[in-house]
Amino acid sequence: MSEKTIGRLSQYRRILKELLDQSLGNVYSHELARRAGVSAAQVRRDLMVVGYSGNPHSGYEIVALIKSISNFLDDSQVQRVALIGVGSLGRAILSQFAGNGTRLQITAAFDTSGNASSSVVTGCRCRPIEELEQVVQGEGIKVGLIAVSSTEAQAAADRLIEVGVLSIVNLTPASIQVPDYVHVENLDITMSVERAAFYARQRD
Amino acid sequence: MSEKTIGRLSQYRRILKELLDQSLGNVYSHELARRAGVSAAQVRRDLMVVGYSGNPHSGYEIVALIKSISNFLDDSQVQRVALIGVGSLGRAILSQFAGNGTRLQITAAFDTSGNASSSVVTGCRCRPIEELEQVVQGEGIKVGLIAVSSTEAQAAADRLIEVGVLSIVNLTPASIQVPDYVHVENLDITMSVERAAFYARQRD
DNA sequence: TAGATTGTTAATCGATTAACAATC
DNA sequence: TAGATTGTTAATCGATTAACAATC
Repeated sequence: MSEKTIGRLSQYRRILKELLDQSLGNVYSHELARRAGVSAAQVRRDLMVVGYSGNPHSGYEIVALIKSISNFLDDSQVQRVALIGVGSLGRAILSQFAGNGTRLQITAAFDTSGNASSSVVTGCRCRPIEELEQVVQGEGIKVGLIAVSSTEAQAAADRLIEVGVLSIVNLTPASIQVPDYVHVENLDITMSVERAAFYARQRD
Repeated sequence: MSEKTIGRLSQYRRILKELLDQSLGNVYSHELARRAGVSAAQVRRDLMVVGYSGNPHSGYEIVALIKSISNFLDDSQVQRVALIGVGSLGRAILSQFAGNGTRLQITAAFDTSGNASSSVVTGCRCRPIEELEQVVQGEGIKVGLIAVSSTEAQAAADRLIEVGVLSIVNLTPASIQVPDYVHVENLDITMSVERAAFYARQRD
């Protein structure tokens, strides 16, 4: 299963929810493709993996398709997520996830003792970093978001992996080294802006 | 020129600067590869495009290589960037770019009149959204960052493109439709976290 | 039915890696 | 020099798209 496919499924689901809000009942691959910015063949190919079939007459039934995608992507129960680093980026992420109604919940946020610790930020209790191991292990958290400074990224990853985290979103520009069994998503804002600037110059 | 190559060059430059801080004079492709998480062949292939040659004895001279990469990636003068949306994510980006010493500067930030407008956030003046056209056109800004809510993303993109922006970083989960000549970078944090959660579940 | 869309395979495309002669 | 690394091509790999019989 390709990483890109998983990402697109998440995107399709969001678009489908929008269509549902507009009181639409079904949708064709080309419409979904247009909105997601991919080809219709791609959409049909992606949707095959979630085990829901459309039909040539009416396309895909939106409600059933959302259910199938969610069934494929989501855990049957709430999945807890830990956030390391409650600076401005960490706060932004907390507020994005606060009550977003998915099965993903940031239940633990950590920062160095002096900082925002022992406070509550947009509904999430923020703890001193020293409690990381105990809380992550205690709650059985398997997903970690790293939003500390670049220099602290590797140390944060090491500590998370040590207590059982299997998947990490790295929001720093630093590349982190992890064992093969750990999944890493790199989300480097600075790099994206630099790349955007490069293309703006090229197209000028 | 592949988008991925541009991103990696930006990454190599950051790593090279780290190595320079450690008083190293030169570096081999495999060392750069290890730190960037790619193959040595990839590094050598990427470095060819910036027009700097290493040599079989001593590898790549760090100072000269940084200069070559910067010469390739950066504009000769300061490149101004506009930010739309000064919520928590917008503020996080502003603080990341405040005095980062590159040729990229966020010189204009916009938000709806009521919000943070007419204030100064981490060194950047924040203006009411109504002034967008005048300021972006006046300063000749070609790069825009969209950090508004999903529903407002398309409108923000349209307004930016209307006044000459050629490259956009879209930080919302919404996909935006743009003319062919405009470059878009999508940076969807929610999608990355969902994907990370999926893989955590798979590897458990 | 007629016609558009589906599921799915084959063809295409592009990016990554392996390999190696040239070279310091 | 000897040996490791470079620049660069060919081979591989994977992902995307084109195409089409099946189908509602």
